[in-house]
Amino acid sequence: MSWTDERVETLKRMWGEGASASQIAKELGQVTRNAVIGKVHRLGLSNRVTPGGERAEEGEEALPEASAAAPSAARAAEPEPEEDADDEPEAPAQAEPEPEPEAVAAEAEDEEEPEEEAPAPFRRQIIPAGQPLPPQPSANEISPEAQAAALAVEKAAKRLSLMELTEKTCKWPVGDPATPNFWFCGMPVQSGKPYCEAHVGIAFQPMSARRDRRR
DNA sequence: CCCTGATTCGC
DNA sequence: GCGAATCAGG
Repeated sequence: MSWTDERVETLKRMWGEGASASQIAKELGQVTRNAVIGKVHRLGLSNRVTPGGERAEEGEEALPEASAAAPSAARAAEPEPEEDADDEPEAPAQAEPEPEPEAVAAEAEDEEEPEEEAPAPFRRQIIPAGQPLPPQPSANEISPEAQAAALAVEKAAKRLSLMELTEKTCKWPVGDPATPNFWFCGMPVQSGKPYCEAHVGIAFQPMSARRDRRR
């Protein structure tokens, strides 16, 4: 297989949409993720936008000590004539609205985007992007027994980060995602379930139990 | 061990 | 130009 215009176009589009190299490779077929990454670099469309608006590469040492041979040299020019020591303006403008980091089927199509958020003037709540969290039942839907069990487990939880989750670790989130004090349970899962025994007890309840508890 | 992108270098 | 191998990291 070769990089036909069409395949390159697909590559550019998906990369721009935030798809990973392996996802693109799977979509294209007949190529590995390495091939995709290599092509991405050759096309010079590395350095994807980062949420913080920061440069993707920010080294501590910025010496004129570049690589010997002329590399791809696809680094974006820096339009920074001067720097302000202590200036804290708004976040750098972002051209793109940052597409959803989703990787659903290619044919998926959002039909209607609801309205934008309310015009709360000075409220600037940070909503962490990411996958939808597991259900967080309101207190009145949790049985006292299950709640107590979960509380006990959370005190002994492994407190894993997102990247540390596996098929064998409980994925129950604890705390506020917008806070450093956020972690996942991480206890051994009940086989086949995404959660440990205690959290399965909260996540999966008989409909009748929920109905009876609801006001 | 799963995954990610980055880089190198023989082809 | 291409991409496997390798590297570096979450």
